[in-house]
Amino acid sequence: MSPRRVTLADVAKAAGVSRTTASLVLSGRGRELRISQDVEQRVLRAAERLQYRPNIVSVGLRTGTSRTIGFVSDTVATSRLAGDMIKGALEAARDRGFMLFIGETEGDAELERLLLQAMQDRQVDGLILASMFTRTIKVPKAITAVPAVLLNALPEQPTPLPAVLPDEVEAGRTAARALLDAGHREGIYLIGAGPGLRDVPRESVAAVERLIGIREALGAAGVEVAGARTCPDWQPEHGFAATRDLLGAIRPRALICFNDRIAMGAYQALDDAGLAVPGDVSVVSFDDHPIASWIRPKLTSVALPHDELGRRAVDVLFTEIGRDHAGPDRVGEVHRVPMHLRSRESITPPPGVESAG
Amino acid sequence: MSPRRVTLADVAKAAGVSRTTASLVLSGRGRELRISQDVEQRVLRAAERLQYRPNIVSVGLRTGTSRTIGFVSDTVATSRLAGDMIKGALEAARDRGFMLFIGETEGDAELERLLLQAMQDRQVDGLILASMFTRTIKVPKAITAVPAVLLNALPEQPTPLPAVLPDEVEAGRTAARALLDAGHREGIYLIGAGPGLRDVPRESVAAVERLIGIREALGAAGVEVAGARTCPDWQPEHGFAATRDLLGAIRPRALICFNDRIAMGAYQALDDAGLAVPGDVSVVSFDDHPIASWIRPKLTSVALPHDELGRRAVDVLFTEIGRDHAGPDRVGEVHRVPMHLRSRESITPPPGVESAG
DNA sequence: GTTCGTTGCTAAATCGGGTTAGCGCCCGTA
DNA sequence: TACGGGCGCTAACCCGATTTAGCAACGAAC
Repeated sequence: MSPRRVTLADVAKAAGVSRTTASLVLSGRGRELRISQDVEQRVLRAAERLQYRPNIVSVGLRTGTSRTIGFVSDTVATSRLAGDMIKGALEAARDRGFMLFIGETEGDAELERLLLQAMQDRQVDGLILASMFTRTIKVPKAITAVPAVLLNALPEQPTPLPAVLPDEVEAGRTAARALLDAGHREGIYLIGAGPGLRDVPRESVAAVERLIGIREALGAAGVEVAGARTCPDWQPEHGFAATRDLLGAIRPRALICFNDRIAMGAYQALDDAGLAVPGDVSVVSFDDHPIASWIRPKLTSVALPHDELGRRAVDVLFTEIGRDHAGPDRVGEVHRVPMHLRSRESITPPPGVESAG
Repeated sequence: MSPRRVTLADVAKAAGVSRTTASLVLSGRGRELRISQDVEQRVLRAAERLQYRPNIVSVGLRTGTSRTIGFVSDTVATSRLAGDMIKGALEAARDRGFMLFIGETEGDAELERLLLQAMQDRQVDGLILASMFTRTIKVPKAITAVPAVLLNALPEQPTPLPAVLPDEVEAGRTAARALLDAGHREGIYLIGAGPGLRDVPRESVAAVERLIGIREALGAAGVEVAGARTCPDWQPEHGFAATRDLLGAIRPRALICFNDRIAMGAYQALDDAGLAVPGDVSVVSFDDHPIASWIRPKLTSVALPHDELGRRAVDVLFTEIGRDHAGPDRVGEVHRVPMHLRSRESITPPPGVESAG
């Protein structure tokens, strides 16, 4: 297909100078090293004419860098979150002239080891270890020579690696306040986790933290959680089952669903029970999954800042790369990215309460 | 963080031999070149002890390869399709010891040019140009020295590049047959495109091809499309509007929705009109988006083979890489990946017809 | 006329592997 | 003792760019 790549030697030859001179001119150091105008022009023109582009691999060999970072996640595809996180990371990396290697471990530790090695063999300048749902992970020992950042994950053991996560506690407060602001004081039920801090899906950091935030904000207003139903997995069918079960016993005024898929199931159960959203029951949720604006009435949700998480991970990674040598005793900082309320149509004041603040 | 990478020279030194000898042993050519057992063992043990791993960058410099392919798409995040396509590509690449660079152009030609250059500067062995919805694209001139494959896209002008796409025409036939097999003969309406081949969203290959397949399969059974409503964009709200409009005029027996998001809107409009799915109206759709199994009744849909598309693109790319030199006049083959019906709960025989097929 | 300084450029080493060509030693044979 | 040949290993070069050290030519100063 191609007549070989143009190299620095080609440019030098075409300009009638040595490789050294060509290199100096092209790296902009020609002036300070007193290369004559004439030679400078000849080199620049030759490079232009031949469409010369430096071979990054070669530079990488010398400098040990590759202008590349590795993004390793447990799953790329599972949720839309993944794509948006990658998108944010991609943009932040691009701004710095870096490319992204993508790798997927599927939760397999051996695969993860191989992948991390393959990336380090390719001289990546840094690694992002991402999880697709917020949880605690074992930091693999295979990371040896390279700065790294945890994304959407906390280390099981203390490590010097920084972590970037959504601010789930504040998100919990935000969801609770959305109901409080509308005037709700009673009949607030949780679907997905709670009411106790132990009533959460295994490994889920998000569940615990959201719950803490919810209870804190309600408590500060002197409001009690009226009750809760847990879901083994945060899927629509479990949200449906949990809500149907709840409606068999009582009639809530408001639901805080732990994510949008659960909320979708809750909508279905409320519909079956002849209850209208938000007329009879207000609903607030988390994640701001696309379906939040597809279901009717459109769902008010506290958005996961997907892009921003990816972007921040790259930013933090770069400060990490800039840092000389991490003291071995350093404990990684935890960076929290705010989650914002997307107000839509699923919350109204309870009957008999005028629209509040 | 690290005490420098272990190089071949370190291993050679530790084993008390030359770099050449160490290289021969480690590349398995020691036997044929009569390296003694003793030396072989010394080298292998030193490599093991020092945890030696060859630096791929260095090899790449010599051979001009990088065991890396570039995956450039217009959008990574928009749909779940993206993630799954990448996942399939990732797996196929991993099987061959290759890594994937990911890049996103956001439809910006200049960004695309820069990205392709950045990837070629990093010596990628091949490129995948992906589109997130099936359409025709301009093949950028920036691809010069590297084998490439189009994924989910057709070239506007004939090119030597092969393309990998879902078999949308057959998918159209499959959707139509699903209704025919249930006994439907009348009152079949289309939502999203049609009835004419020009009544499609701009640039959408999928729309045209699905329509062709639908009309062909219905026609073969002597059945006419009863009518259609187009949607400017295939989103739930447009599906809702189009269906509501249709229901204002007539009462359909079956709907073929052009994708699942449209079908979701159609469900809402049918519900508003007091029509039950599938009791009053059967619905079949395309894509098999996650929501297809979240909405009630669960939606029968012809699945886009996301993973398989990504995998096939990598496979085709490798045969392309293996090919010596593409004749300049060669026209790229088009590979079609089958789309399969996911039968769920949204189709029943029309009133008065016993279960057929 | 020697020494020093400046100017303008280049040879050679470097990064980490792979590869080609060939060196030194030992053994057998004449 | 001299020569030929196989054995076991290594020196040296290559890939493409950067960088260090230094060379040649010329002018000025003593």
